[in-house]
Amino acid sequence: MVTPDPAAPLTPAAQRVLDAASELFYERGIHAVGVDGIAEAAGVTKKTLYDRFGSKEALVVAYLRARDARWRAHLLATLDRVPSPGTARVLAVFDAAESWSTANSPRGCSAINARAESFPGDGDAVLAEVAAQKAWQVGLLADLCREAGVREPEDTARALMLLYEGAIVTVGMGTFDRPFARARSVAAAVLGLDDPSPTA
Amino acid sequence: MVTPDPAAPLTPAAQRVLDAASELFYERGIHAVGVDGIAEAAGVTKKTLYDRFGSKEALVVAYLRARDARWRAHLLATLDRVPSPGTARVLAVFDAAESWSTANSPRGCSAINARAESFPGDGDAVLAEVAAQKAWQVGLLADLCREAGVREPEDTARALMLLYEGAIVTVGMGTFDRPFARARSVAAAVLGLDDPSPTA
DNA sequence: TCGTCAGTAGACCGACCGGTATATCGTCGC
DNA sequence: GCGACGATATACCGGTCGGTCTACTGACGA
Repeated sequence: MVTPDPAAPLTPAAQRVLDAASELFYERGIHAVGVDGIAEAAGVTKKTLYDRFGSKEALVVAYLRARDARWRAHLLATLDRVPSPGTARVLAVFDAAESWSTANSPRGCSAINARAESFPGDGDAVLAEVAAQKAWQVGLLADLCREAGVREPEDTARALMLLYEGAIVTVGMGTFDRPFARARSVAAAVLGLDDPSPTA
Repeated sequence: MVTPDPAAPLTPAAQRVLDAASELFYERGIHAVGVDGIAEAAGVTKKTLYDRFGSKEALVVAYLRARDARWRAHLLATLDRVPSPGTARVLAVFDAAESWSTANSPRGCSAINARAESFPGDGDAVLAEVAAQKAWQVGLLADLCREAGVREPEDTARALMLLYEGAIVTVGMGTFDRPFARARSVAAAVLGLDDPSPTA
């Protein structure tokens, strides 16, 4: 009870807490949001919040996991619509990222943002979670490169990861418009394609 | 006195405050650091801190400006060593970024990190400062591209900016090693060069 | 010599922080 | 009928937050 099972299905109140926390953490940052505010936004008492999640840090990790799960579902659904062997599936990652960021991520990547306000000794669980998410992402790119028969898939995946990370940060910073479209065309060049420019 | 002149030279105590704040803000994030801790680390009372900077937010802006000024000085010094017309000067930005990040930036870009914990309505001055820094950076890349006779310098600068931002974020996240070396070789390809690979 | 200014020392403010406590209630399943 | 459970309400904890205040010291310049 001090550390509730993170794999257990969420009670209705716990779900409301997680939803409220997700929105507040993403919009304002983690340190700027207090547990009192989360509880109030969820229409729940602090007692319930602590009964369900155990600590603020555990709630932060739950937020990061839930958000990443949504992104992966969106990404995998996009990939499912692209026939299996080929570089088009690699580029589809950038299409998925663009539609995702337009709809859900005006402030960039929750993992990157969370990492920006965590440091070793305070927030170790958060650091571990964001590292795992980024490792998964670069691993997926490598898998897609291998599947497409790209030479040096690991190296290429890292190059693509730079473009992906740069684009999502640029979304958050607002440095210029439609960074994922641009990232996609550079990615196509990296893969040795003539820019197929599938996005408008 | 309520709002000290930001252009005035810093008194010795103010400099110590800024130095202490810079280290703490960068290492732990802005919200996680209190003014009491900064004053203590600087060997200064809170009174002095507020006399010199007026508010925590103003101190944050001063921190971002000072750090960016150091980066620009490092970058411009690096560029001074590369003969004037040519794509080598564009790529030198990545060399400068790699040496800078190795020495000063294990946690990535202070502007990106600051942006991650700011939101409109609280931290507007911070948001304005980080936007200005990123605009300057992409503008410099465009200038270097123009100078080198690159076609479509604005578009190319944005592609390079994606690589630059992706690399500095990857430094902070620790996703893989030496992201700037990889970014540089992709940048060379973007510029239409055979990878000259000037970094070891 | 008299201000002015940088600085120290330290008390104080209300608000908020993450987290815990006790006690009560309704709805289930056994 | 009774306990387990989800949830409520409310009060409380020590500590920290950003920020202000009065009072004093020391140095430099007109």
